[in-house]
Amino acid sequence: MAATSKDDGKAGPRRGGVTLREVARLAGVHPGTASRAINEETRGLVNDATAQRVLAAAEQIGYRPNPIARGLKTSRSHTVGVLIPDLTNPLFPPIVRGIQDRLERDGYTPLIANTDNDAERERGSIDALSARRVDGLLTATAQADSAAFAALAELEIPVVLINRQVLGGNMRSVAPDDRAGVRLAVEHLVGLGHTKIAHLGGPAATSTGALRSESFVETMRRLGLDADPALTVSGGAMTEAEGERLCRQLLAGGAEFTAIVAANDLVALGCYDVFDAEGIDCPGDVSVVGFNDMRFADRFEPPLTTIRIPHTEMGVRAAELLLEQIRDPDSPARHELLEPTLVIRDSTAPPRRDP
Amino acid sequence: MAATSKDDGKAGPRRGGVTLREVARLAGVHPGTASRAINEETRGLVNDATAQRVLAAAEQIGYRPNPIARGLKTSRSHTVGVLIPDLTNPLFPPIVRGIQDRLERDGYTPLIANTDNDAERERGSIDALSARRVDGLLTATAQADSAAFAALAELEIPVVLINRQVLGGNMRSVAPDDRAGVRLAVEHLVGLGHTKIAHLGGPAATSTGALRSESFVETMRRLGLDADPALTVSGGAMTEAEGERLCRQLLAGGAEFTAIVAANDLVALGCYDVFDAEGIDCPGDVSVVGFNDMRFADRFEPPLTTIRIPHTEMGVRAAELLLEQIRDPDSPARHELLEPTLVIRDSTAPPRRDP
DNA sequence: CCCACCGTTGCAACCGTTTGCGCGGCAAAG
DNA sequence: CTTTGCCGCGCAAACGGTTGCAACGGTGGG
Repeated sequence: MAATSKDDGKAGPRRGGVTLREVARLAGVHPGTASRAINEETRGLVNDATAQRVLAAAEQIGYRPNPIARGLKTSRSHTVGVLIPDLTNPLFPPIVRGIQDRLERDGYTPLIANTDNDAERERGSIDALSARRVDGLLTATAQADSAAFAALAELEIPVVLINRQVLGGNMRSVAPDDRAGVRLAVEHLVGLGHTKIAHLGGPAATSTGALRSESFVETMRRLGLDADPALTVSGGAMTEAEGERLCRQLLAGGAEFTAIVAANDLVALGCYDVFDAEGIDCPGDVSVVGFNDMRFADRFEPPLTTIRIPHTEMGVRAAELLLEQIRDPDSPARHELLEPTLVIRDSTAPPRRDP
Repeated sequence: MAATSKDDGKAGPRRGGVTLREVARLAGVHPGTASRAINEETRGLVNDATAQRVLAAAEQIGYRPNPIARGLKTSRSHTVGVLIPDLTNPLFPPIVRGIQDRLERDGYTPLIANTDNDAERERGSIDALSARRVDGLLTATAQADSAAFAALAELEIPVVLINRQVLGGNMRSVAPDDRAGVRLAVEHLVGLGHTKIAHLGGPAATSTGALRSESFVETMRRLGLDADPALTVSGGAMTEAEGERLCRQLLAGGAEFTAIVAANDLVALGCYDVFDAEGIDCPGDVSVVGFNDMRFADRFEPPLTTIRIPHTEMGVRAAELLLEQIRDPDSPARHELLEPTLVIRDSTAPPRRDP
């Protein structure tokens, strides 16, 4: 391969496009030959000298292969769809960033669509993406029972699930180890001396929500504590609004508690809101631990104790799994679990001795 | 590959491919006619009854036009490139979201690339995007002097600048009214009684940075105050780290001040960091106002007084300007300014009477 | 009655690349 | 000096739509 970092002064990428034909003519070969020379995988089919001549010609006139034309012939678009609920949710930008960076390295381009967790929009996005002939799909939205989920399967293109996993399916996935995460959270709280711990869970229809809740009661039990059903509620989404609603519901229930493990950081923020409104001191009156360690979690009041998961890496791994499957559709399905870690800040403290 | 004989009848398991030909055959017309019937703009050329027949046939077998093939012939990809510094910067997700939503309505798909404000990466992204034959470009990155900027112009495709404007150019742009924004900030501070106000500016090479700084000294002067040069510094980026650096520099300078107007919220957060480290009370010792009102600005400690700009709308308007230009390349260039508003929180207060 | 014209549709040439096929020619084998 | 094999390369047919052009039947005007 010729030096790629050559400092070219006059490569003018013209809009109208230099075509392969022109390269071929300049190199004095047939377009077919030029094509073979330019493609890495087929370069072996042409004489070394000719290949060099073609490459030089291409360089000289600034040839850029037209992916549209290529895609038409090969029915590979070198694009992949990315389905997320909402880019505006701070959880996703780092994930997407990881995806973009990894994909870019391999010449793939992500097409990002927001679904707002709306089944109809999701369905529509899947349609649009498949119309654009994406080579694969990364999705952070699939609910276990969603009809859109069926649509995914029937698409017959590589799919990898992010931040979710599906039970029996042979769909690849990468997600944080949710069980381990809340285990860390509960153990931290118990270590601090808490015994009456509440859980504000996410939607049971998502593996994330379900797993975290499961692990909560499991861990409580294992530690010999009572997971009071009145203290483990779950909501319809992991948002500040839902967190607020759930927290109020908890308070209204009347059951005592000194700590909360929230389904995620946003839910934890919802708790902060009711604390402020009700004059509850955190962590004095009640401790809170979040999940995700999203950006700025260290800057809230109080700085939030939470479970950190490697967002960017999650995106990167997801992209890698997808690329792998695109290249070898028969490779075995894999489910990756990313290790979470506890990061202790100021929203957790030992419970008051005597209320 | 196994020999695919010259079949034309028995269609195998179709990957994604109901073709226009099949629709035509089902409707009993020529593919060309089917094409005209399906395209809105050319439908008038075919008999109404035939058009209905074709449409019905298309519906029946679930035909989806192949944008790749279409793009090859029309040299329109119905995609637009979006250049941003870093998706992870909380300023951008809402903008991008606005872009996506608006573009989607018109059947366009955004291709998002991160440049990290690195000239080389930017150049590379522009190359990649133009290789993908985007129909236009939205960019939130162009620095006034950037070489990449020249590359943009020479691309000869519609471009609209976001959050930046370029002086003489005929390039469309949409940006917040930066001047008005810092005017609000300064007036607020002065109204509170501050007279020794510092400014932590962004890169002078960006219109955002330059304009905000300009407006700062201008407003100070207009209000009969002294814009002490020792108190108006500017950095190389609008980040927490730069904010921290600049703030320390200010402190080291020794000149007195009771308030800071920061180039943006991130820079303000940098100030918070040095306040924490140095035991400075905000707003007691010094007031701070940010710019952007990014997500969570109300949750920092203290909640940040800042200038709100309509992020999502900015994205929407940018997309609209671009679509307009794509459809009519000769339409007059326009520069839109979005009205900022002051949102007062707890990081600003009257200066202490007596230090 | 002929012709010009109109609305409608078929025909075929693209758009830029990839790729199966086959053909020369040269070297090794017989 | 033939035969065999292989290497390089040219040829042309796709891929799925779009679109200028021509054909065609019918109609109204001259």
